[in-house]
Amino acid sequence: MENKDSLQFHMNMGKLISSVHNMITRRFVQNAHDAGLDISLDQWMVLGPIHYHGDASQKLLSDFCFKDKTSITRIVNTLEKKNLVVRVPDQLDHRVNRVILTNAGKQLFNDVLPIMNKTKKEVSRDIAESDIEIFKDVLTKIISNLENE
Amino acid sequence: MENKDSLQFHMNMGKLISSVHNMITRRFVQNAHDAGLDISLDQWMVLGPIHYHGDASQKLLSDFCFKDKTSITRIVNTLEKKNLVVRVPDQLDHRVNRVILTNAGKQLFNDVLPIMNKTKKEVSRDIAESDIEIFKDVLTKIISNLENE
DNA sequence: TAAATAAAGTTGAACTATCAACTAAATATA
DNA sequence: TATATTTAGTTGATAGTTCAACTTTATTTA
Repeated sequence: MENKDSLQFHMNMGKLISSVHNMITRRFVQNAHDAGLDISLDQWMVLGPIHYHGDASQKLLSDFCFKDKTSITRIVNTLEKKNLVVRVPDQLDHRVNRVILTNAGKQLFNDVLPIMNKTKKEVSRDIAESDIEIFKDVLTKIISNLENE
Repeated sequence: MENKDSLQFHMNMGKLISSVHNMITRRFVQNAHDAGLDISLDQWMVLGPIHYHGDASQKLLSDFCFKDKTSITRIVNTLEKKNLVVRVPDQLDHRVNRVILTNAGKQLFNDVLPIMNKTKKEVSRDIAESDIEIFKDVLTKIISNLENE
């Protein structure tokens, strides 16, 4: 392969983000697996807002995770199959499912938290805190650039 | 949905990157589609190094794109089905496929370049050039943090 | 109120990602 | 040289993404 400079030179932003996304996903799942936990990054992303809000409609999960509603349907299917969440039909709006954590789901959430932190440490090793802040600001700005329409 | 501050506060880095990755992918495909071009971001990522090197083994594509060799196999399958590339067995090392662009592939590559630039502009709108540089440096650093082992 | 529209969620199809198991060819080692 | 190991690539299985088409229930609007 090319040397690093030439590599970076030819890496546009989309490719960089895509590569980093893949690598973080892989590392997170690997770390979880090494700790005896079976969870994907996408499942974790969905579990978060449910834990935070107590329950969550699939619409809220879709907005919060910036994922298509179809993706949410399938991820919730998987989580339900693993007995980590259940769908409860909303009493007021019969179109809505409220997704809530089972006890196993709550347990897993707490077990995975330290794995997330470990992964975060590995990812941001030797990167200045101030650069991380700028990095997150840029990501947030990109989201707002692409969000509407 | 929550207000933006609360949203950002609760977004960890993995979720941010995953969201941005999804949104850029979506926008790129949408821009290409609006221009009458049928290509995914992953196909584009693979086309790049082939164009740059003239030809490329799947191993090189895998290293260059930080994608699993299985992913490369399937993306090249799709590209071949669309008559954008062909696999040519290497004469010296019979394990290797050399992937080369067809004329249609070269044509598409040139057609998509301006779409890539348009998307890049939309993504980085109103973000300081200096912050973009730091952003790309951090991405590159993360890659090297996760690359080995 | 009746009809039109919008919103929440599901399903099917095509594509991508990852893992594990596999084939075939090249290189290392005994 | 014969055997073992490594490397390049494929296949099958499971999960996630996106699009389009669909169902069901709410909300608008005429």
